[in-house]
Amino acid sequence: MTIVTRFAPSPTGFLHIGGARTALFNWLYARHNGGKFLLRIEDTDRERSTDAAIEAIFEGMKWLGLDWDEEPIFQFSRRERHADIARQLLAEGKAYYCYASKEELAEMRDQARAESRPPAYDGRWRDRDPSEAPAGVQPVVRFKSPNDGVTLVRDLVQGDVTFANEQLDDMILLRADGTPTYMLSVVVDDHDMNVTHIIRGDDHLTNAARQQQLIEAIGWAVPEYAHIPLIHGPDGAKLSKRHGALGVEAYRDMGYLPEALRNYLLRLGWSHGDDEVISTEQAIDWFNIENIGKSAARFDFAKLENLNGIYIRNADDAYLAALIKPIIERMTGTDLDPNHLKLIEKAMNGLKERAKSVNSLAESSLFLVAERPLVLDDKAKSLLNEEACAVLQRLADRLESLAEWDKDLVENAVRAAAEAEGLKLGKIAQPLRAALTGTTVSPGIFDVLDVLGRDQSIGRIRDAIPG
RNA sequence: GUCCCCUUCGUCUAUCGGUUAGGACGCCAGAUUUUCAUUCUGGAAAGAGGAGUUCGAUUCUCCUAGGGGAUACCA
Repeated sequence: MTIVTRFAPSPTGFLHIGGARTALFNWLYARHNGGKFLLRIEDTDRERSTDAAIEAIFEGMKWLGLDWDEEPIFQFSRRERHADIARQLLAEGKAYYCYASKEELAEMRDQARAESRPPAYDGRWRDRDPSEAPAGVQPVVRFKSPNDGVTLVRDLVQGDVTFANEQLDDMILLRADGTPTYMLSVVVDDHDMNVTHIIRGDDHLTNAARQQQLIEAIGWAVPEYAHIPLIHGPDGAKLSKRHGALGVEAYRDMGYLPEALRNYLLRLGWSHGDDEVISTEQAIDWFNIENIGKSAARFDFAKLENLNGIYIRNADDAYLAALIKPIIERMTGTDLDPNHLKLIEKAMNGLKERAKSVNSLAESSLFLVAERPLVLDDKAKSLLNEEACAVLQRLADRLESLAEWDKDLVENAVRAAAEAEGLKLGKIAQPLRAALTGTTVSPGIFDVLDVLGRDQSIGRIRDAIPG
């Protein structure tokens, strides 16, 4: 039997980080087993579902590299099929019409709580004759769930979890307006899509018991369940917008590489011995449900950032250059010409060693494309005092006389200059850096000279010298 | 309130009855270095509490505490 997993977000907002992890686990499990990973948009809440959110989910999945098989299923479009099942249940006496008003429902809840009983619908219409129905009230359809006994959910992550059936009331299958509820829809869709493994957040654990009852009543096979722990914010509380509950596109905008985020998310709640940096191939190869932890994990930006740095350092230069191109263009307000892009690519090796985000990478490469004369920051200005400028003047002359702009020749010239001046290399390198980059932080100074080339290097040095 | 789940360094985790409780991030100190990083070396840092089971519990059981989730005509 082929393994089929699915990710089933409701399009009421962006693809948040918790959803992304759920999607990742489903994707990995399917890929690991050579199965299928399906996408289903749970858009039955017409009020809150938006096209923008659907688009954001697709985009987020693509950005993370989580490709799904087959066309996405839109749950709302299957409402007739869902309702059919409800009607079938009705015909079989496994469901019934309920005419209780919202006020009655609220009353039941309050009373149950007051009496320390589970707050549940009391089943008042369960066995009543339809002829008793009040006039003018559109009924809902409720599932006739077992009153006693227990429901055992055999969860791959949580283990065997038992729920007393009296704890679970008769849930609504069809609303008064005839539309199916989530509980009915998921069960029918997962069945029709041949989903074998349901991997989702453990906030659905109780739902699993209810859904299992429904599945059994219909007579279908119960799928495997794996309820994974939720992600918490740094303070241990549920992830909110304040922490990391941002859309994945927010992480992209903060300069995180999708592969770094994916690695981080994978290690959050799942482990493979002491392995930390895990490639996609390894992840697919190693992923299993057994190694998913049972406790909630806190989101830690510091670790994400560290991983991001590792992935940036190991990334391909051209790939990174292409990534930062639009960022630089946004920063400078002008389009990058091909020569500049080549320059950036050439400098990338030294640049990426120092970056912890794509954004900071873009920022640190700005000096490469800056127009002369450079705008110097304060620290750079203070480095270029009279004495330093005199040194740079002589250095510029020395560089000017170089037969060719060869990296080694340039380095030798600078070192020779330092020696001639009786200065340590640092004493000459820092003012030089200030003149060449306008800042006090950059890749190695010889790399900078090499990448910038003769004209820019000498020009920038001369620009920095007053008069 | 009721039901369910969770609990090892600050954080993510390893350990599947016997370990000096390991690794990673972060932090501290040092080395390398033309800046910043990188890299390297070293360090501080943990079994929530209490009972049991056992020759022996971080590991198994129970209780307590703390945290989380679910309790909708949302998904």
